[in-house]
Amino acid sequence: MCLFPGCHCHLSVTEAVHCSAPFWASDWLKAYPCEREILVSIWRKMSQENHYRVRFAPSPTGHVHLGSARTALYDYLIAKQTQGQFILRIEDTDRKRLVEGAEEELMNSMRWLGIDWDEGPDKGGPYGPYRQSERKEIYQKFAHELIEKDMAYYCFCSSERLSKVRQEKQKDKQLPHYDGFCRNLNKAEAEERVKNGEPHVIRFKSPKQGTTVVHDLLRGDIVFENANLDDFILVKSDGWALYHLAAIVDDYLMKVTHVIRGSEWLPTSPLHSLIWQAFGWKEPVWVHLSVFLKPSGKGKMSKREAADLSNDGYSIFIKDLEDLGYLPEAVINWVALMGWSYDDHTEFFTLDDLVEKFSLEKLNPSPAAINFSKLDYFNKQHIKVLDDTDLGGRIQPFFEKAGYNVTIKDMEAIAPLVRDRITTLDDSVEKCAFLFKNSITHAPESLAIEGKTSQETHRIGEGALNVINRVSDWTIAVLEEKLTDYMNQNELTPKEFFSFLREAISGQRATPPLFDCMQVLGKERTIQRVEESLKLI
RNA sequence: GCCCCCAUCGUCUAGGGGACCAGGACGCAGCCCUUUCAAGGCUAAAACGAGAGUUCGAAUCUCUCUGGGGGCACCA
Repeated sequence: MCLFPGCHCHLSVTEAVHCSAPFWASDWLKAYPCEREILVSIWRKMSQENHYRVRFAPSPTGHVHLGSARTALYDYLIAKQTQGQFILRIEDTDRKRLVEGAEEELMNSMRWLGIDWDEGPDKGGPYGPYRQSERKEIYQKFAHELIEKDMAYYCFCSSERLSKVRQEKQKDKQLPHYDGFCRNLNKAEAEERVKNGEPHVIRFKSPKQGTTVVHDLLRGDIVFENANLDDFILVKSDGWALYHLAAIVDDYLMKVTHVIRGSEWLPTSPLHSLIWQAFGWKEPVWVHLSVFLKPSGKGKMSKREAADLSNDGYSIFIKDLEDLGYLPEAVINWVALMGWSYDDHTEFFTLDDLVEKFSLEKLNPSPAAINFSKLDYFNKQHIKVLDDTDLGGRIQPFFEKAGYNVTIKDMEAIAPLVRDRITTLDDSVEKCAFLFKNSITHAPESLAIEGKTSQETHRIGEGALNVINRVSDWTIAVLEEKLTDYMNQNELTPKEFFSFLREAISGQRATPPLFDCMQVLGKERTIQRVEESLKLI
């Protein structure tokens, strides 16, 4: 039944909201609740005609970093929003660069972020296999089709000759491109040489005149002079297809409608466009995302700088962010807003919010510097909205990793104490470990009350111990009441007295609120710690 | 060197000819609150890269320059 006052239509809200309504639709819904049935039927129709099929196609050569995570996120969002499919495809045609375990870590990082795929190497799907290493013959077949059409050719040049050509061209300040030595070889002759087992590659026959126009969703038409295009290699001498061929054949066969990728692909996009055209296929929508710059805004993150980052407790790798105590919700929120915005003030988004509100049109094409202090901020924001059980469950592994034997009950008890005080989950250990230690130590001079002699301090401590001993109802409110009374009787300020007690029970200057800590610590251990402290005075 | 992309506070951004002496957020500084640490509230400082043009009017459109970035492999 409708939730809008005065509206008598019969659609449920979830039905309306989950019908892949575009981001503006929810506003319409608010404005015209009675028109909902009509609106919903329009959205249904639109989304049925417009299921986006998108793919995330990483090569398993290392950790998943922020840039890939963002691409995958946008892919996921647009697929969910249009009730389309998000495809995970592994681009592992370069057998030399494979990294053991990278594919598994990649999937784990994606799952941790909550970005799940509909089709992929582990799940299968109607257009598999989804690992390029299992599709070698497919690329061969399509490469030969291009040779048939005279849009590609065999090239027998050795890499030695190639690098010589390149050097000479560079010396003459020319484009360091292939000189076309094999471009016009007699086809029958070339076939013969291939049959005889002569090493060869297959090159694309790029046009030499005219221009190629690539339409990018964010940048409009981009014009390239064909004279600047190289005869790119499509198939290597080992028979494996290169990205340029493999990705395009796969995108076509997998019916990909939108290609979202980094702007480092912009320079080769005319080549890709030409290959689509050579086959006579209709190109997908091209969306080239801006690159991420290092925090200073000066250039892309280098390997060296990525390593240096970890000294500051940051990282551009998803796996590290998890270990550092960041929430996937925060990483998603943060990364989504690097290059995309919803309006001029909304910044807090859950994954579901993003599915509803994301739109490719609002993407920003300019490069963005990575800002880790904003990640810290988002992490705090997302920690704030976690309930005790959730937060407790998330901090438990960090206590265990630090060697504390804690239960989920312990963690739920301290969840409210750390919620507003931690930036990353592992901060909770530093803040609250004293509650779980068997014994604590004090710096000798720290157990003092300013302006009091040690005899006086000891007397005040004894008195406090008596008060604590007499507390039968061990709650925050009672502790506060009794101890505040005692403080007033002794004409002490809160600062003087509570700092002393804080030090006595924790061995620290700064802790979560005193009475909360005592409450979690329990009566017995509180008394024990105060007694031990008194011995030191 | 050549090709391509980009250009609003330190950073992420809103803005798409008049509503802009430019709005929000992070960070920074100050104040309030306060038993510590936080959290929260309030306030401040902080930007349209430069020059031409179009226009009654330009952050917004055009051009040039400058700056920044990306790419030029039998990597992806």
